[in-house]
Amino acid sequence: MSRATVSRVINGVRNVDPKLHEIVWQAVDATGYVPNRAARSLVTRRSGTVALVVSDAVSHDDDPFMRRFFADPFFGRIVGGVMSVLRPKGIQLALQIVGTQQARTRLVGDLGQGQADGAVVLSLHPDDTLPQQLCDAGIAAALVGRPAQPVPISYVDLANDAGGALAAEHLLGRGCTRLGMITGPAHVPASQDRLTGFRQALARHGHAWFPTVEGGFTYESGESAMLALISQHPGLEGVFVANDLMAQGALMALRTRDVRVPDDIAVIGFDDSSAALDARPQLTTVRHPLEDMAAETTRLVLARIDDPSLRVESVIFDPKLVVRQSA
Amino acid sequence: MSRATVSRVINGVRNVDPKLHEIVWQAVDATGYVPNRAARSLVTRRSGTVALVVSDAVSHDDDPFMRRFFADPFFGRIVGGVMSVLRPKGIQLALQIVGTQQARTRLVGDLGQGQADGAVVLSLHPDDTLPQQLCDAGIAAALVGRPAQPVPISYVDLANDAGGALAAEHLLGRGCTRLGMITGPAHVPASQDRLTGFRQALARHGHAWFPTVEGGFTYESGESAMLALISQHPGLEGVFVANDLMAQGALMALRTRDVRVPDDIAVIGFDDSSAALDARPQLTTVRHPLEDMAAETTRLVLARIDDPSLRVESVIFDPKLVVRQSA
DNA sequence: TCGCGGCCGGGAAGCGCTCTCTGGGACTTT
DNA sequence: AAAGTCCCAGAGAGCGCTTCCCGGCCGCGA
Repeated sequence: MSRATVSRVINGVRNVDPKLHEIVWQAVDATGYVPNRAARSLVTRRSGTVALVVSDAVSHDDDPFMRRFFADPFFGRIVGGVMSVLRPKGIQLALQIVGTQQARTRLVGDLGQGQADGAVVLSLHPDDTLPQQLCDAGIAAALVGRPAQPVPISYVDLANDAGGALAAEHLLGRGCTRLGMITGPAHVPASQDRLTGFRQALARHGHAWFPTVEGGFTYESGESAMLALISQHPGLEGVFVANDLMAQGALMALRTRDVRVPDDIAVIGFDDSSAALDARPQLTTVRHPLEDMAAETTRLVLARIDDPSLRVESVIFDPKLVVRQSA
Repeated sequence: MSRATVSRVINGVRNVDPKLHEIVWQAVDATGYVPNRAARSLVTRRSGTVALVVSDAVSHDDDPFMRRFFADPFFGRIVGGVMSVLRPKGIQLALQIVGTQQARTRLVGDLGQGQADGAVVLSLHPDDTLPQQLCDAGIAAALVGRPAQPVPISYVDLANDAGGALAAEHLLGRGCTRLGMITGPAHVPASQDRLTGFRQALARHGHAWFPTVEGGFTYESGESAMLALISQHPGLEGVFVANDLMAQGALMALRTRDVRVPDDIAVIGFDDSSAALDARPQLTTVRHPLEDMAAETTRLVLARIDDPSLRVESVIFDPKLVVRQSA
C-alpha cells in the first residue's frame, strides 16, 4: 500500500475503500504510528497551533510586574478559556511573551511564516504597536480587551461601562445616596469605562458628583483608598470598587475602622474573582466572564484562520451583577 | 550564493568568509527573511519547543477543578518560572492539558515523535501514570514536585518537611507552647510532608501531640478549620497553617472571634503567596520558591535534551521563613 | 462484446531546510 | 616549481508528509 493511501485515510479525504481504511487504522494502532507534525506542517503550511501572546513593555522576566502578572488569576483564567476551545479541536497552544519592540517584530515574522496559525493577544500596554503590526501582516488574530488605539483587528471585550452602571443602580436601589468609588489606574481602558458607566448612571439619577480615589488594582491600594475615602467623606453609604482584590482590601479597611458592611457602607466589587468569595462579608460584585471571553476570542481567531476573508469583528459581553453580602 | 552557505551563516556553523557572512545578514534584514520552523524541525528533528504538561484526572475543561486550577496563582507562577528560562533561549512553550488516559498515551506519542523536545510536567493526580510513560518512552522530562509513586524521572521539589520544622521552631521560639495545625488534604504529598516536618520538630522539643484539622487548601476551609480548632482547644497559642490562602481564612476567623494575632494566637502560613501580603496582619509564612523551582525543572529538561544520557536527577529546594506580623 | 465514464490507488513531485560530500582555490612545504 | 594540505563554497540528497496526476479496474450502456 502506498504512503498516499495511508495519508488519505488518516486525513479522511476522498473515498477510500472501507477495507483498506480498516487495515490502515489497524496498522496505525499496532505500530503506534504518529504522523510527524513538522513534515505535515511543511507541506500543508498549517501548524495546528494557536499562539497566546502577552504583549507588554517589560523586557526581562524577573520584572516584578511580570511576576505579578503570572501570579494573578487574570492570566490563568484566560489560559483556561483559550484551552477550553482549543483542546477539543486538538489544537496546540503556544505561549509567547513579547516585551521589546524587537521581540514584537520577530513574533510577527515568525507568525507570518507559519509558526502558529493565529494568535490570541493580550495587549497590556496602552501604546502597544503589536495589534497594528499583526493587522498589517495579515495574521489571524484577535484581542482580549479592546485595543487602546483604533486598529482594524477583531476583539472581545466586556461592557465595562454597563458594569459600572449595574453597580450604581444596585447601590441606589438599596437606598444608598452618598456614593463613592475606588477606581483602577486611570490609563487602563477598562478602568475608565467602569468609572464612566458608574458616573453616567448616577448622573441619570441626578447625582452630579461623587468622590473617587484612584487605586492600582492591588489589595493594598484598595485598603488605603478606602481609608482615604472614609476619612475625607465620613457620610458615605456605598462604594463601588473597580476590582475585587481592591474591594477585599477596602473591606479590611472598613473592618479596622469598625464600619459595618453593608449596614453602614455597602461595597460592590468587580470581576467576581475568588477574592469576592474569600472576602468577609462576601462581595457583591460585577461578574467579568473572562474565561468565556477568552474562549470567544479564540473562536474568532479560529474562524479567521478558516476563512481569512472574514471581516473584523468585535464581541461585547454583558456583565452581570452577583449579589452576595456586601451590598 | 547557495542555500547551504546561507544556512551555515544563520546557524553560525563552520568558518564562513566574514564578507559573505555580512552580506547574508544584510540580505536577511532587507528581505525580512524568517526561516521556516517546520522545515528546520523536519531535518534537525528538533522542534525548539518544550511542553508544559498538566496531567490530571479531569477530562473536560469546564470542570470546576480545572477552573480553580487555572485561576490559582500556582499555575501562573510555574508558567512564569518556566518562561524565564525558555525565553532567553528562544525556546517555545507549548501548553498541554491531559485529563484522560487516552490523552496521556497520545501525548507520549506526539512527544516521542518530536512535537516537543522535552516536557515540564505537573502531575496533579496521585496515581498518575504519565511519569512512568514518559520515562518508558525515553522522553526528556522532569516533574515539578516529587512523583507520588517512585519513578526514575528527574524532579524538583521543596523540602516541605523542613518548612514544617521551620514553622515549629519559630512558634516555639516565640514562646508558644500549645500549638495546633491546619493541614492540607491528606492525600497530597506536600501536605503530608509539611505535617510530618512540623510534627517531628515538635517531637524533638518534647511535644508528643498537637491537635490538627484537615483543610482543603481553600480560604473557606481555613476559616472553618480555625473555628473548629479554637472551639475545641481554647488554650491554643500558635497555629501552623499548610498554605497561605487557608491562613488568610484562619486569620479572618480569629478576627471574628476577637482573638488577637499574634498576641493571643500566632499564625504561620506556607507559600509566601500574594495572600500572605494581603492578609491582615500580614502573614509570617514559609516561602515556597515556585518560580525558581519551575525554572530549575526547565533547566533539568533542557540539560536532558542536550544530553539524553544524563542520569535522573532531583533537586530539593530549601524553604525559608519569612517573618511578618502574624507570628 | 466492446466502448466509455467514473473511481480508487499508486507514483512522484516538492514543501524549505540542513548537512555531507566534493571540487577548487590558495597557501605551505619540500 | 611541483606536490601536498587545508579550508571554504556549492551541489544535491533527503527529512516525512500531502497532493496532483495518471493509470487501471469495474460497471453500465450500446
